Amino acid sequence: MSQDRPYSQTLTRLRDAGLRPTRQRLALGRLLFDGGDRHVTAEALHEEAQKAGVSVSLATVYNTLHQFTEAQLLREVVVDSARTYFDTNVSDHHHFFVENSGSLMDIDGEKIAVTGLPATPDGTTLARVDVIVRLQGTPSRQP
Amino acid sequence: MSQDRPYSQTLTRLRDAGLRPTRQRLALGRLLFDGGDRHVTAEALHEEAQKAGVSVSLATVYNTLHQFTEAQLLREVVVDSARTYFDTNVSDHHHFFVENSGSLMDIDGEKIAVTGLPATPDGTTLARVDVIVRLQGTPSRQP
DNA sequence: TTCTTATCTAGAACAATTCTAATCTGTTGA
DNA sequence: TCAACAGATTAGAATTGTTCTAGATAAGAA
Repeated sequence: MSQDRPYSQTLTRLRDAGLRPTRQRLALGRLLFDGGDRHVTAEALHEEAQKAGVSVSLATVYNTLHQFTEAQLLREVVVDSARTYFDTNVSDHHHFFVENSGSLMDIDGEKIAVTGLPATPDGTTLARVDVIVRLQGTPSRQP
Repeated sequence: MSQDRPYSQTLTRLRDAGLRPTRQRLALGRLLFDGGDRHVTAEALHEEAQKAGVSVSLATVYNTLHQFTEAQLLREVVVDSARTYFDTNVSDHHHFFVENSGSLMDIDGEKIAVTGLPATPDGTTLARVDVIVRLQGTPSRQP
């Protein structure tokens, strides 16, 4: 059951992160964390909230996504210069990115190994190693 | 001398790519390809051109960077959701990215090995594997 | 030359994101 | 319980990087 994130846990997570559990944060938190790992854009989450009958402004969605990211509840994924993705999976892992559709998929961090990394340049410290496997979605085939 | 890109070669490269060697393209091409490998943003290249006394509009800089990229004279590097970088090194390689300063450095492609990549998902083909080593620039130390 | 087109340009338009100033709401402590 | 404050939310304006547009210009062919 360790993968489940029970309903009420969103409240606890916000409190632990020092974030006031407001109506909006709770609603967005549930959309994000109930259910499995997700990759969302601000725009998409905003739409999803509307559809779920939760009224939050786009500005709040942006604020919340950034606050969650600071609190390590989310991770930002940079794969596309047009939009920013946020990932609910904050464990060590990498990504497939399908360029034409814009869809993201996780790759387990333990599966991939990156060897031969040079030392970090002087005056810098390593923050993270990102591996992005870029894919071309092939047009639907008829066998 | 195989690393040099003699002055007149820019002309040849444009011709080979099927691009008319206009004044603007030649000027930008020289800024980009004379000298070593470079990472530029549109904005930065535009400024550089102005300073070099070449008058090109920002729109032309964008057009040219994209045309060069299509012609494989440049490569686009996605590391920062705020701006797009273009890399004059089009051979197989990866990047260091210093997050606070926004500077990019090449990592030889032969040095790094990525192992354990899962098979590409159904209906997709592999386009490229990008490794981005994100660094934190440490504030200047006084020893 | 002259003609045909590709190219260039300034500025408008656009999309994603951030900012602003006013309003609202959680929380705290009397 | 309630007042009061700090923090959160909001609509809309502002900003930023990039693309589009329509008219002016220049490269290459005849």
